[in-house]
Amino acid sequence: MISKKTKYAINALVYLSKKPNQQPILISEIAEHEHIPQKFLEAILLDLKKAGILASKKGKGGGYFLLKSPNDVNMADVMRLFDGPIALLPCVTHKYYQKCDECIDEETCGIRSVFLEVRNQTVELLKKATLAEIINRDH
Amino acid sequence: MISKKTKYAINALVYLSKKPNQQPILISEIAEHEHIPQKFLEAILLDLKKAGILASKKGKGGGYFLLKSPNDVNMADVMRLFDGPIALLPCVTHKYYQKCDECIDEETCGIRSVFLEVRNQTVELLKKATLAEIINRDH
DNA sequence: ATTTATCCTATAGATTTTATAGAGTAATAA
DNA sequence: TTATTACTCTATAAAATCTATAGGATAAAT
Repeated sequence: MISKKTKYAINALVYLSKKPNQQPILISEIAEHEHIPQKFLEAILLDLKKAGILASKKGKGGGYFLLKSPNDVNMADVMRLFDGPIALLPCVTHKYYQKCDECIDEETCGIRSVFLEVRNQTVELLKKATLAEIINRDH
Repeated sequence: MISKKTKYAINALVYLSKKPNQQPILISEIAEHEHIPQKFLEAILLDLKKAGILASKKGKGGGYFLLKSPNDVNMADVMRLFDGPIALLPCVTHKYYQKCDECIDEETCGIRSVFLEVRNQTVELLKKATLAEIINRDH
C-alpha cells in the first residue's frame, strides 16, 4: 500500500493539473477539496516544490501551481519521492540497493529473479501513468 | 517493500522446498541457515501452518515440512498472508476494499484506473511465481 | 505597515514492525 | 513413567515509521 502522504500528493497534483496553467491555488483550497489535513499538506507540497514539480507564490494571490507539464510528472517519480523504492525487495532496487544476508549468488537467486520482474513491470506501468494520462482516463 | 516477515517466510519456504519431501526440518536449522531470529521464525512457521502450507511434527525427529506441493504455493498468497493486500490503493483491493474519502465516482477515477492495472499485473506475476518456479529459476 | 500565505523546525501521538521471554503441550524413546 | 526434545501459545517490549499539529519565520502584495 502507498502511504497517505503519497496518496495526498497524487490527489493534490491531479487537482492542480485540472486548473488553468500557472494559476496559483491556495493550500487551504486543495486541503478542503481533497480532504487533506492542511498542515500535513503543506509539508507535502513543499516536497513537491523541492522536487521541481510544483512552484509557489507567497502573499496575496499566492499559492501553488504546476511547474512541470502534466505529461512529465509520472506516478513512479511521485511514489519514490514519498515512499522510497517501488521494488518489493532491497536487492532489486537501483538507488537503494542492499544485498540479502543469506544470498550466496544474486545472479542465480530465484526469488530475486521473480521480484525483479515484478519491479520492472510495475515501474514501466507507473512511468506511463502521468498526470496527463490520469486526467485523460478521468472521464 | 515487503516486510522482513514475508521475506523470512519466503526464504524458509524455499529452503524447505529444496529438502526431500515430508522430512521434518528443525526450526533452529532453518533459522541458522537463513539468518532468521529463531523466535521470530517460530511465529512465521506457525502462521504458514495455520494457512495449510506447512505441517509440523513435535518431539524428537520433529520439525516443519511442506504440506502443499511447491507448485501450489505462490508468492501472492504468501505476501497476502503476512503483509495484507498486494494492491497499492485500498480502492483496488478485493478483500480489504475501502472507498476513498474524496472520490466522487470510482468508475471514472483516473487514479484508481492506473493502480488497478498495476495491481492486476502484479498479482498475475506473483501468482505464477510458485515455489517450484523459484527453485527452477535458481540455477 | 499590514495583511496574506507560504516556509521551516520541532514535536508528539498512533500504528506497525521486529523481536524476545517464558511457560505450556505433545511426541519420542529409554 | 520419566526424561528429553521440539513445537505451541501468550504476553510484552523495543524500534521504526507514519500521520498529524503547533507556532513562529519569511516573503510578497496592497
